[in-house]
Amino acid sequence: MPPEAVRTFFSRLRAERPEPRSELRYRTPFELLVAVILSAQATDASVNKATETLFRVADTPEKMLALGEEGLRRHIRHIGLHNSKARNILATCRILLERHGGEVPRSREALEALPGVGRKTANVVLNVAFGEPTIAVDTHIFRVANRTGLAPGRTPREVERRLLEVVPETFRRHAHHWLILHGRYVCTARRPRCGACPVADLCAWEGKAAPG
DNA sequence: AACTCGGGGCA
DNA sequence: TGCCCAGAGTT
Repeated sequence: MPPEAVRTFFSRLRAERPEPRSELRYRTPFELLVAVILSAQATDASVNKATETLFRVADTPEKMLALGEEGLRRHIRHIGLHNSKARNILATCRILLERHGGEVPRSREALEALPGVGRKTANVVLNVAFGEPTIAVDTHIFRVANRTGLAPGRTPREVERRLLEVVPETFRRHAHHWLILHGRYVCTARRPRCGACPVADLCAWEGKAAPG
């Protein structure tokens, strides 16, 4: 997609959803980190419900460890993959205390070394908590980037690399948020709402004229 | 690259 | 009822 079209693309996405990022609800990097670990393959509504009560009880690594695996599972039982997530969160808390003074580390390498934290989660924390212009490629962004022709790639890493090349600096910080919301509400996996899409005229998807 | 974890949402 | 979801770890 030509640079001028890319600029128009993000201008329209920003106008479509100007509200602040949902991650800003979290008060500390630690709360954000735990919430993003929980959000893997889960809906944000189920994560919001769990963290609302969980963080009233345990908003630090120390309190989370004091809660214990059983106590933690009680809060996140309604979230998918909760067994491994409970285990990973507590293991991460131990590492935060042992190696990072109880704080969330600011480097990608240290973040990705935490149990339950992969590239996507690390990118979200780096962007939202520490203000770095990363783009976290999840399934939504992977689909939108490929379908529209904005930044096509065979793997998430390739899509991320091409997004970092193509997204103008002024849109970089919030690009992943707009792309995710667009993928969730408009450019959906099953039946994309191309009739309501603000960037349909810039989109390369051949099926965009399909009925429905 | 393929497989597993997993309850909830949605058609 | 069947399929997908704001992924990560293991093999």
